[in-house]
Amino acid sequence: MDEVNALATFGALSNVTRLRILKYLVRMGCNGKTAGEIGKAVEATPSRASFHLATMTETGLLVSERRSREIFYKVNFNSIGNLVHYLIHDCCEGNNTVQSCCNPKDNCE
Amino acid sequence: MDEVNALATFGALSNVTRLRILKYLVRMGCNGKTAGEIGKAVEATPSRASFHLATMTETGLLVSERRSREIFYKVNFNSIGNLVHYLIHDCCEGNNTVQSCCNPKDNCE
DNA sequence: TTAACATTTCAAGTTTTATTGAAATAAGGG
DNA sequence: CCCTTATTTCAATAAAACTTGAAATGTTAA
Repeated sequence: MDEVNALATFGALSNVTRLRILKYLVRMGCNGKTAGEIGKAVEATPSRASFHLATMTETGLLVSERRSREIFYKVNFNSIGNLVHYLIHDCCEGNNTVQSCCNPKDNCE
Repeated sequence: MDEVNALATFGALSNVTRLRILKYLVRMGCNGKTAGEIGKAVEATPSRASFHLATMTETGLLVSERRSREIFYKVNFNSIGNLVHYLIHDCCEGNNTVQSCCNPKDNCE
């Protein structure tokens, strides 16, 4: 993941509707859910859901697939993994880990 | 970390100036750097640097300390750890890990 | 106590992002 | 075909975030 994609992905996660879409789709599993179902679940109008789903798909956070009249969206877990990796390695130079709660090695507190 | 703080922290990381401030401060180590030095490093005017530093401090990403006339900022690694934890556990329900590149357990690809 | 330095605050303007509702596109079934 | 359903696109508006430069605040030293 490069800086441009990281910025876009952080931006995608910084909106409450989009964060809830992510959580909903994580729960809904690997078949994904239709744009309509997602919109209802997060209480967004169709055009608003579509707008946010497009944003998330552009960044790579979601993938979409048309099945007949409906478009199914699901989480791209690799994208989240890449973001976590970017944060820990590219931003923090490995100065942290999930387990150690990100304390720098030299422990300068 | 709760949803409100997560959203604010993702927002803080979604701006290129702030992301570069984070990277710079990670490199600069545990004593931190002054607002002025940070501003120069990321090519931001004093007021602009101050604005972004305030945003990052509010979310908990940075901590600040005045030493005489200068204010030193440094990274709060716990905040980054908490964000990573939120993303993996609260958003993704442990369906991913950094190592496995965030593939769901049931492997539905 | 005046001057200099470091930083923040504020108001104004600009840019970006989000919302809304209507119209357009896409697909399937009678 | 026409009609219904599903979704997106678009234009207009609203809201939020960012930038700028000037003024204010806090701190130190002469």
